[in-house]
Amino acid sequence: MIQQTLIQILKNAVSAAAPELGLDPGRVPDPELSAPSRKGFGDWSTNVALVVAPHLGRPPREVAQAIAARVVANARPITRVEVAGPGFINLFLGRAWLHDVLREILESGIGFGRGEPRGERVQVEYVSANPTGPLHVGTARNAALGDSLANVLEAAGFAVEREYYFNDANRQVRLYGESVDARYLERFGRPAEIPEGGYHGAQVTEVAEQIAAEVGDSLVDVDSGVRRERILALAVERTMAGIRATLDRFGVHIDTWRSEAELRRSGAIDAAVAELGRRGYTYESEGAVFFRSTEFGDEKDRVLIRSTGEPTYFAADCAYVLDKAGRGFDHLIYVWGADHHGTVKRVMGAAQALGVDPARVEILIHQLVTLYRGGEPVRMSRRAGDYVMLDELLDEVGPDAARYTLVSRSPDSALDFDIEAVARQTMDNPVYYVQYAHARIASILRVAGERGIELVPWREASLDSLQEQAELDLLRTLAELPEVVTLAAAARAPHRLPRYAEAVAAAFHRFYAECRIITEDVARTQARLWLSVAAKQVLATTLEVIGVAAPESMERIGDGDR
RNA sequence: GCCCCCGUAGCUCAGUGGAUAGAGCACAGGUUUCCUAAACCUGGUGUCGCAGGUUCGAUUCCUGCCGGGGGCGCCA
Repeated sequence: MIQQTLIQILKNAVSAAAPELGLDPGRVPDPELSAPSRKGFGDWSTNVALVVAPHLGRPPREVAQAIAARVVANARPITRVEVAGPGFINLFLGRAWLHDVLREILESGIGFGRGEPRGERVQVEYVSANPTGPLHVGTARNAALGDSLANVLEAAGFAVEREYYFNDANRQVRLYGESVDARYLERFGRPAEIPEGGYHGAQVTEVAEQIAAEVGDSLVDVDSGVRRERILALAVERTMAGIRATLDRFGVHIDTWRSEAELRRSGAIDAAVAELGRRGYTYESEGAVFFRSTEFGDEKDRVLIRSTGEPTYFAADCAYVLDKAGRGFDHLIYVWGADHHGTVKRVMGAAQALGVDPARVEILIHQLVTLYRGGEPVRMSRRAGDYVMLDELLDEVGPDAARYTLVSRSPDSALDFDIEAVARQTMDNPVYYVQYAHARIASILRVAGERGIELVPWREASLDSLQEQAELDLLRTLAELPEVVTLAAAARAPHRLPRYAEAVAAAFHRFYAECRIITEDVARTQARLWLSVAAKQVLATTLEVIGVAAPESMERIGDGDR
């Protein structure tokens, strides 16, 4: 890749200039390359002189001059070097490097932009909604962010495992089970009541109906304790199946499912609590067992075992972090909504207390989503079971628009999601702009085929004939995919991909408007078709990471969607 | 009260300590005998919330304040 070549050249130049500058040759930093913010600043630039100058006590421009002088001497792809501004070194390249980028893209195929396997394993844990009802929109951002993060890490060369953890053995889910139980009994004309604090939503009735359809009235007359256990198990199973189906629609495919019940059954929870005790991080008070989370910056110590003997969710969290750590991942990434930020300190503390290297554990917090419809906030009441389900959202706006919108914003920003605006198939929706570019290319390639134009192998095509500004700009944009992926992965910032996708789409549309692709000029047609193929592939890769479809064709507005 | 996030163009938002801070939308005008006009081109606006500090250099890092959102239970 050109970047590596340039960095090496710069590094050599800095080393060569080191004696003159009084720079310790052992302390030559790796120069960083950046794409200049404006034209006229060359094809690539570096601030290495600005970084080094303070240590030398010399004016940055002088340092830059010294380095730049060495660059000219030994560089082949570079046609011109310039020192500019406070001390930037701008590199001007011959256009050939862009044609080489095109060759690289075509050579690498779908591998372009994807980093070499780096032998590091990452677990990303997300969604993790408890089986007390179907997924609602509150979870949607978590699912979209977590999944795209997993995708981008994978693209950057990490070995990624997607995990979903759920609490199916605690008080809340038991209440849910009892609510379903009540509906089940009612279904067969038995008197029953939803317990206090239970669930009243229509979904509860639905699950009860499903269970009734499956087992009939066979459970009505069995012992209530046994019945509740059976109903609870069936309800969890049913609910999780529903969640899985919704995630599937949303393009989220989980590799591993971990549950609190498993942790309990295996004794992992007791073991974790005992381990904390052995390490001196617990104490008893008023019949409950507490974890000394204040030693890790938490506001107060947290209960592990209630005075009733029941472990808390937090106790399960402790077992779970040990469980994760024991599976050999280099990075454990939790994706949580801002409503959980209060638990960060205690979980990080527990990890540390249990001997898990805190550097391996990352908790990525995203801000919450406020739902609007036509500018009006959509009020949701949890108690009445009155919230918008993810399935309904997908029915209304479609999975692609939903995912694209949710991934587009930085996790740190609260997100206003207006159902009407997102459902609208207009330019309010960059997702269609990007998908259209992909579909447009597919269409062009189809037309070329229909007209009997066969693509010659790209090695035989005169790619160097691409010299129009729009062609060069598009190539330049395509060349950025690898660093976009690398940076997005490193910063855990998948929202950079939609931005990039828009830039690629824009560059292609401009190229399309300015350069007719299929013409009488056979050689030029071949070159432009190959450029289009490369653009299509970069778009497809980017869209895949975002988690939306790359359509081969799109119908006109008003002719229905996708 | 304590904790977290945000405050950048009329709106929605980008912006790994660097050069003259960027996109889209909205608004106005223009472009199609031709590969998808869901497109393209041309128009312009910023006390980067305020005040200090660190730095050769701050929208970016630190502190305080103001404004908005969210979280703080032997609930999840």
